[in-house]
Amino acid sequence: MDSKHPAGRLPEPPNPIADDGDETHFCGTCAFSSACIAAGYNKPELAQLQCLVEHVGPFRAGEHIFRTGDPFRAIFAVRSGTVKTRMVDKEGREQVLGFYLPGEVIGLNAIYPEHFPCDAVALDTSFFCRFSFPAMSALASRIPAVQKHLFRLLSKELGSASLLAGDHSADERMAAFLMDLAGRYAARGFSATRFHLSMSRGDIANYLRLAAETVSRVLSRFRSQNLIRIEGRELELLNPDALRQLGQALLPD
Amino acid sequence: MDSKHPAGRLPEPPNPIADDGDETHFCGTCAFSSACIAAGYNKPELAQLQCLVEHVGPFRAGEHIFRTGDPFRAIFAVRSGTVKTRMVDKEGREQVLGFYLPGEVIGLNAIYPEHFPCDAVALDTSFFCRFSFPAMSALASRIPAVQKHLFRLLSKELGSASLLAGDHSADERMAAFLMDLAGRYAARGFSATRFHLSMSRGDIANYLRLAAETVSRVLSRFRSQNLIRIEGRELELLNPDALRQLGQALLPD
DNA sequence: CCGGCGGGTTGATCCGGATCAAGGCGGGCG
DNA sequence: CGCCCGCCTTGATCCGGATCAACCCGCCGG
Repeated sequence: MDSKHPAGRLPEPPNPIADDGDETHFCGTCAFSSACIAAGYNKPELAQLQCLVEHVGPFRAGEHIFRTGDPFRAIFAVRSGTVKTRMVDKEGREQVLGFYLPGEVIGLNAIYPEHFPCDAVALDTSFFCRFSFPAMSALASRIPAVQKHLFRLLSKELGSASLLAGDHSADERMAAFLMDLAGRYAARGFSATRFHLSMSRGDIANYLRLAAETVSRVLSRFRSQNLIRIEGRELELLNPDALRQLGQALLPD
Repeated sequence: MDSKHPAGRLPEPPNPIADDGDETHFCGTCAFSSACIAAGYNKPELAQLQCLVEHVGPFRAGEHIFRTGDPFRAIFAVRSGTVKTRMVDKEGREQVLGFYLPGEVIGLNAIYPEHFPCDAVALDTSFFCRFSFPAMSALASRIPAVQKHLFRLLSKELGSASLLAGDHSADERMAAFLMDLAGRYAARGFSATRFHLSMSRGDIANYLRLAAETVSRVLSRFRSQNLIRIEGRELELLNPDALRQLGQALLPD
């Protein structure tokens, strides 16, 4: 299940995606890019970066990257695929905390408790960069740019957590959700108007605190209003401006 | 309004609380305690700590500690009093993001955007320790314990932000809110069963995504069930176990 | 002294979205 | 092939909490 992986990056064992020739482009769009560049690309600290980062994967849909209660040792940057984080209370009810796209980082909320407070589950076949946190901290102490980068990552996640605060209508929440995804895809160099929803309607509903039926209805209504085109999980935003307008109370700025 | 304050701490100008003889006890319970201790109490880096931290206040109820859009230069630890943070959207609707008690830290969500993304408003007469963030970062680079402490603070706040995610009944949310406050007061050395609610019913309602009337009704019901005693804003928890039970779906563990 | 006002409580009514129910579609497997 | 199962959609009904409304209380200013 949790596939172990040789640490070095030189031979790069059977790994169809992590190695598909777009390495530099990926690193250029990853949330860690400036940290990696500061740490490794110029100076001869490259060697340390290599023992710091480890490529792991693949994880297939439904597999856990980490589980609630696992001891915290590393954070993960998504290289490809999609992840949901979720908490499960003792009655077995699930609460989806967030979705993470390529270039984004999971595990930051485990620093304080020193154990992961939630599960991370792959929604797609996914690959990751695994950053040993002790090594990362040590590096941050010596390279201010890395430290600054970590602070910013943490702070950024704080900001997005307060996005879904507030009581808003189902339409507002759905519109904001779609525009948020669009913005995040755009930030990583993907299309902002056509993308695949890796998560089920049920996951979206849970994340937005709605019923799955409501998600379905709202999407149908958006379609009938020509705001979107949607077939299964393939989505096209036909009127991003109108959607942004709808979700403005939830969106940054 | 935003009272300027001489930076040194030697003469300590008219400032009835920051200087009331309980300095060491306060610092012992503050969220920064280990950072301050690591930074200053042993080594002769005390001098740097002094230029790092500045006592500010008083702010009276309704005054702003910072405002949305202010450039980010410092974070603040509450010395005494209570603060709410809130966002106001362009239609003028307020969203309360959190309440901060003595010993807790505000402003962390401003690191990434480099401008405060929300207002901080005093609910009581309040005093603060103001920590220059550039100085703090520099110190963190040299003292790993300080860096670790900052990472933990950020990560902790991430965890509490996901507390109010999830859709739960008004009763669950209110019970969890009261037990959360109780736990935080206890962590700072105050009574966990009797305390003052510095915020209005409207602020509580807004924070919990309820109507003020609902908050009032739920509190009345809790009183009639002998879960609490409440007169105005003075609160006593008569049956903390039952309240914890009620709010368990929202509470850590 | 009075009047206004913000905050709090309580009752009556309404509505958005949850829940219940039924059926469609597609993919994996015996 | 045919069945089952997970996911999705759509319709009907129900309910928790929002909203509207009335009133109380304490405080402040004139």
